Amino acid sequence: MEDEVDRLVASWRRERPDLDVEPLEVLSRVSRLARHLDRARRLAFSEHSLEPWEFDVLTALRRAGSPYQLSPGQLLTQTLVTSGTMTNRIDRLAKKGLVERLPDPSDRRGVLVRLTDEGKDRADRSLAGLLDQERAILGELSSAQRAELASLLRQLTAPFDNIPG
Amino acid sequence: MEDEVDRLVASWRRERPDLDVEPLEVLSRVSRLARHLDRARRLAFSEHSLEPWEFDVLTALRRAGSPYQLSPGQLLTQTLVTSGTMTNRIDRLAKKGLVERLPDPSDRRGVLVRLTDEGKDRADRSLAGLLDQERAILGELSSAQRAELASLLRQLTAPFDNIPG
DNA sequence: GTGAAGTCTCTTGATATCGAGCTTCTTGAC
DNA sequence: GTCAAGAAGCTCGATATCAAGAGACTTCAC
Repeated sequence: MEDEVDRLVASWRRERPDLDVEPLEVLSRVSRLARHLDRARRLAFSEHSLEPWEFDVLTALRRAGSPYQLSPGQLLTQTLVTSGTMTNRIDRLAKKGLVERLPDPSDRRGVLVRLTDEGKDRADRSLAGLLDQERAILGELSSAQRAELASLLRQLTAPFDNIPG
Repeated sequence: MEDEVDRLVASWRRERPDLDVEPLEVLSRVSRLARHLDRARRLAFSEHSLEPWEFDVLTALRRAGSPYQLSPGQLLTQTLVTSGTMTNRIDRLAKKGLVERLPDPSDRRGVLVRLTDEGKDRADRSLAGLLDQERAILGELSSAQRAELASLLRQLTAPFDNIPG
């Protein structure tokens, strides 16, 4: 089946036959799919009264394992946002009672952000909802195809994730 | 090579062994790669004094072919933003002299957005820069792998692009 | 023709994000 | 010890985005 990127590439080949636009076949699809996913995630989370950014922070803490706490700096690297944004996010999550700020006993500049019991519950429940949603989207692909796709994507993400960028 | 999603998935398997988190192998990589791409694109466009959103609008018009004009509604579907955002973008591009608004002769509710000569030049030059950048990122993959990846991604994007969503 | 429903673009108000700079504290050379 | 350099998190101003709704116009059934 054709998609929007097929149409996009065909347009460029007509308008700029001198250029090799083959890279767009992969990377424009990645960008567009990500935007569609953002919308789908927003919808899925709204059933749990969570915003996508809230999910990102809560699940980062949940994944850390007991006692479910990380520094703001560690949260930055996992969520790819700036420090000002993270301060704001922690403020709002704390106001909702989903996380709490504690002083870092080993560094008085530092802070630890800890999940509350309710925060942990919300993280667990919304993760299950997200996975259901994602399974529906991936239903187009066989299990082998999903593995192949994951492997190819890993080759593209690894340089970004391993070289400080 | 390992990437951040491998670590993410491993954390979930440790914390929530009861859940099947395999969908994240694909879709979390798509989301994270898209964020990395946004940053890389921003850098590439800054050499041409363009923002990513300006590139998106200008090239949509460029691809339309002579006389390089589309309605705001057509631009919406190509760029996946809301109508308020598009109004704002057209305003700013018009102020910079890269596009101009014309009344639609066949529908008095409507407007046509047309690329100026300078807008067309900027679109053409920045596209070449983007393709160079993207080729560098895709250098990790063989030609056959890129084709395979594009095909798998198409299967995921096609439902979004063809069912009104 | 007329009215209801739909379409297209723009306006408005709220909000999340970024970038740059600041304050407090830690580290390491001397 | 002391001081400079660096790191951690926060504040602030500017900006782009979205959601919801308004206004103008078109379409279609009757």
